[in-house]
Amino acid sequence: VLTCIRGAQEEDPPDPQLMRLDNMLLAEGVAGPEKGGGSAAAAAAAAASGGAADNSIEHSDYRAKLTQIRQIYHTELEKYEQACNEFTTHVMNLLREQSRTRPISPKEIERMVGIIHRKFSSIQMQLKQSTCEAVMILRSRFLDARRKRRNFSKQATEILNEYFYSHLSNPYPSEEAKEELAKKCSITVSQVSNWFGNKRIRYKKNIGKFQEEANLYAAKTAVNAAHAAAAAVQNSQANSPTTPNSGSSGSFNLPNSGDMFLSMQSLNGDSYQGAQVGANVQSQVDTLRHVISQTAGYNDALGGNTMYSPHGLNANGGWQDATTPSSVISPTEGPGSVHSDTSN
DNA sequence: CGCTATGATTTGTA
DNA sequence: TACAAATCATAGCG
Repeated sequence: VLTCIRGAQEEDPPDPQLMRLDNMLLAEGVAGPEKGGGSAAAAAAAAASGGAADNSIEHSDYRAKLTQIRQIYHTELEKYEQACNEFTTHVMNLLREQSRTRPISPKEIERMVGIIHRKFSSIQMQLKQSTCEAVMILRSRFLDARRKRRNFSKQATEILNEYFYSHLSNPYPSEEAKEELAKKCSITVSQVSNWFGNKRIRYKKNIGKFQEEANLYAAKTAVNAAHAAAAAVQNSQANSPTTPNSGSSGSFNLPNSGDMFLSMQSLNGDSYQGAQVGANVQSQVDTLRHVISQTAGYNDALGGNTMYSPHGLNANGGWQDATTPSSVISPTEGPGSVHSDTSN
C-alpha cells in the first residue's frame, strides 16, 4: 500500500526497525493514502464508527490531533524528499563540472548518490520515529479511557443499581442481560461488566456502606416485584405441595401484600423445589427481603432466619457458587441463613 | 487541595 | 474466559 517514499530510496536494507515504524504509521493512519482534508476525515471516521455518539465525540479531539500529526509528517517528508532531490542534483552538477577536469566514472556518481540517499533516509527514519512517539503519546493521552473517565449518567447508574439490588443473590447478569442493560444505559457491554465487577467487589467489601442504597433500590422496585411475585405465586401454587399461611398480614402498604408474603414463605420454606419459578422469583425475593428487613418484624414469617445480612454471600466471601444454577438455592437453608452480620 | 466515589485496567485464578 | 482482587487515575465534592 505504502509507495510514497518507496520509489526514491531506502529499500536495500530490510531494516526491521524501519519496518516497524512504517507499519505503525500505516496502522495509525498517519502514513498511507491521504484521505481528504482534516476535519472531513475526522467527521467521516466518526460517522463510520457509528454506534455510540459520545464515543466519536470523545475521539474527535484525538482525530484532529492525529490529523495534525499526519499533516506535519507529510509536509516534513515532502520537504526532506525535495531537499534530497535538490542536494542530489546539486552534487550531480558539481560532479559534471568536475568531469571536465578529470574523468568521473558512473560508478562514482552512483556511489555519491547512494551516500546522499542513505543520509536522507536516516533523517526520514528519525522523522518517523518522532512521529511514532507523538502518536503514542497522543494515544495514551486520549485513548486511555482512565484519563477520560466520565461518570455514567444518573439514569444509567439507576438502571444498573436497580438490576444489581434486585438480583442481589446472584448479581451476575447473563450476556443477554448485559446487552440489554448496555442498551438501556447507552454504554457498552464491557462497561456493564466493569460496573458489575466493581459493584460486586465494593458491595461485598463494605456492605454496611451500601445498606442505605440497597434499601432505596429495593423499595423502588418493590411495587413491581410485588405484582410479579404475586403473579408468579399464582402459577407456582398450582403444583406447590403445601402453602402454609402464618398470617403475618403486613402493615406494609403494598397491594397484594398477602400473596407476596405467601410467596416469600414458600420460597424460603424448607422444601421448595425452585425449579419452576425459582430463578425468576428469586430476584423479586431479593428485593422484597430488603423491604421487609427494613420494615422489621416480619422475620418470623420468613422462616425465622435473620434476614438481612450478606444474603447471597456465602461463608467464603463469594456469592453463591456461580456454577450452580440459581434455581437451587440450598433447599435446606434459605439464602438468608448464612448470616454473618458484619455490617458496620 | 484533600478526600471519597467511580470507571477502567492489571493481575492472578479456576 | 469470566471473574475477584488490587490498583490506577480521574471526577466530583466540600
